[in-house]
Amino acid sequence: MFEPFTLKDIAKALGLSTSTVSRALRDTHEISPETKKLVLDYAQKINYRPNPIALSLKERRSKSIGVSLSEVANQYFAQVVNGIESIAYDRGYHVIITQTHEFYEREKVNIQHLASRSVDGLLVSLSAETTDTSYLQNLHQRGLPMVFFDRVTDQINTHQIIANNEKGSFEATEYLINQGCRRIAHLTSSDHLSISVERLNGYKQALAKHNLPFNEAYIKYCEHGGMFQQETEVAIKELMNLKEKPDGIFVASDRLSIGALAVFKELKIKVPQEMVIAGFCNSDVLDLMCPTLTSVRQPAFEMGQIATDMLLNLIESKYPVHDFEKKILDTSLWVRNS
Amino acid sequence: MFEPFTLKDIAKALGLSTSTVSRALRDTHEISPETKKLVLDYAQKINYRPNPIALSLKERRSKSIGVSLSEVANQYFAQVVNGIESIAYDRGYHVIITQTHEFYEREKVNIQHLASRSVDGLLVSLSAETTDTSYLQNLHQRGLPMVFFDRVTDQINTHQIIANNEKGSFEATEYLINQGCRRIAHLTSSDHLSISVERLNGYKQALAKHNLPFNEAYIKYCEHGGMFQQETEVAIKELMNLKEKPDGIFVASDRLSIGALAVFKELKIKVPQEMVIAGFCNSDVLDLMCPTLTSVRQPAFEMGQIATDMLLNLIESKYPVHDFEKKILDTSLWVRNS
DNA sequence: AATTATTGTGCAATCGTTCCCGGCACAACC
DNA sequence: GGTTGTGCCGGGAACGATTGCACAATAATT
Repeated sequence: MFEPFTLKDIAKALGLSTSTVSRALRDTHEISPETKKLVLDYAQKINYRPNPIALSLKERRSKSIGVSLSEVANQYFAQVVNGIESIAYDRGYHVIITQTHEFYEREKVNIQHLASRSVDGLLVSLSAETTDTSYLQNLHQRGLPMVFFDRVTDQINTHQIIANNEKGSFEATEYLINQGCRRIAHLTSSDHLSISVERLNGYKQALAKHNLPFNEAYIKYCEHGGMFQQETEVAIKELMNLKEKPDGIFVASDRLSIGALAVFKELKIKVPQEMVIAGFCNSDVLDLMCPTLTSVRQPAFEMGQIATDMLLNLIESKYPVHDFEKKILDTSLWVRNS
Repeated sequence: MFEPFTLKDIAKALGLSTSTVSRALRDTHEISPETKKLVLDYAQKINYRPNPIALSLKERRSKSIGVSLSEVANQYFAQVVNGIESIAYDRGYHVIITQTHEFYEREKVNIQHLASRSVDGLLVSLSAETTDTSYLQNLHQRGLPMVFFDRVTDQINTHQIIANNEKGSFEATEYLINQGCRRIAHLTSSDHLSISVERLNGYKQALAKHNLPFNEAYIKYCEHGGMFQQETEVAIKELMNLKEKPDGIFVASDRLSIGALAVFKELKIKVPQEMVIAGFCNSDVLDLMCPTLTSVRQPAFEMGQIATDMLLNLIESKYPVHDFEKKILDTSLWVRNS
């Protein structure tokens, strides 16, 4: 059995009380230098570490934060996680990552598990399936600090951090227009996600600016964000079966971009000759391998950092916070059409 | 403040003792049906959840396992994590993922943090930098269950699960030979990783079988597994500056494959006309985008599942386990040379 | 020399839960 | 009627760490 050393072990070994040992290890000025040295040396020798669980119980906080996101295999989220860890780590917090794989049920179970006292706060990016956030509202009402990133909700009054999805989408769509595309489709995730709404808006604005008609038939939603390749396949095939086939497509995420490229390949549709693609994408690999995909890059690492900083400030705030912020970070357009 | 309900709250509300409430919620046969119903109903009403931290302290286990790997942005590891979660989740365990980014110091800090009583066991894939495993040996000696996967060490006597790296490498190298390559280079991670040794062996065996000479100059190690693109760049450029340039290259990992492709692109070396590539790769994207990369696929998801199953069995075993297993799973060769 | 500070240390309560032990009723037995 | 049994419940210790309070011994003060 794995039994780490405790204060009691040290106390017994040195013939002291646990309180003396405890104080020797921190208070320092209440304890005689000799005793202090004795304790510190011994603790060093046996490599003593305070039991974080006992501390959590006592302090009523766990010094850990929970993260809920769709999947770490997604480059965007992997980069966000790195940002989260970089800050949490520095400030002495553990990070517990949970994946929803875009399922509402999974998200709910994960978050409730995290919340039942094992984390001090939550970083949440909603799943594609989620429409009911009442369980989150419940936790928030009861005082669990949370910050939303990427896929946010206005039903809960707290900090939010997102990319400038409208502007990013506008630029990507305008790029397609400038490339000569006139029938631009939009492949996106489920329609109740905040990012989908915002990205659709940017797309519409670009069309409007250039006097192009908005065609509902060109908008294709994937309820599970392309988690099932079949979703993407059906969507693309429907687009390609239209009388007026699109000549460009604005894709709303990493996963959908990958999925769409796969379908175009299968259909032997040449990119970018027959179809120009632009989309949100943070994948280095895709970027490297596909020189024809103009991409909207989100500052993922930075988003993770800022979200974590906001959350930890909420957690460590001595007074209840009522003033919440919605932070919007600019994207950048990486034009690739060689 | 976020203050979940406790047993005491229920006891006070119903005029009972905490012990009675506790028993009503589990023991069940020592408590009268009426009291039981009363308690259960009330607990349901306020959505009571036992405090996992208090439980952990009492039970001296946390029902969570720690994972140490290089980075989740790597598709192989992302798939392993999914496998780990699928099993841990079913058996009621939390999963805490930590990333080393191939740094020894980071690995050590992460694992010691996990070990200081907050996890019941460890799943470890060593970082590229790690040579000294004494801190792990220390934990293992003191009884912390651990299972190694992918990058293992024989210095600690416990379960291991790996892919059949030798066979996979042999097949990939032989594939290159069959494609007509005669000067086959090998780009790999740091030389002290178990996978590097095994993969080099498979490579050598294939050369030997086909009576090709082994040339030390064709072997290039990247001490940080290609975490810094510069490593890969230097390695490839050195290879291409040799008098007898290689005509094929066997690459040992996802990240190195991506890195290498980027360098070949930069150098305007055509793949596969001037350079045939084969390598270990679990990236769907790379696979999709690069139709010329023949890849050795590892059963990553399954590896995660098996490792977790082994670990949980160790953790839950009533008797000390001395009989350890080294499980080797077959890889599969995905030939792509269109 | 007696009183008051000062210093160093131990006791005990606390966090939320479980579980051993013991106690109170009431019924059944000799 | 006294003993034993049984069903139901409360008291209290334990898990490991921190911390207010008490108290001893020594030093400083009048």
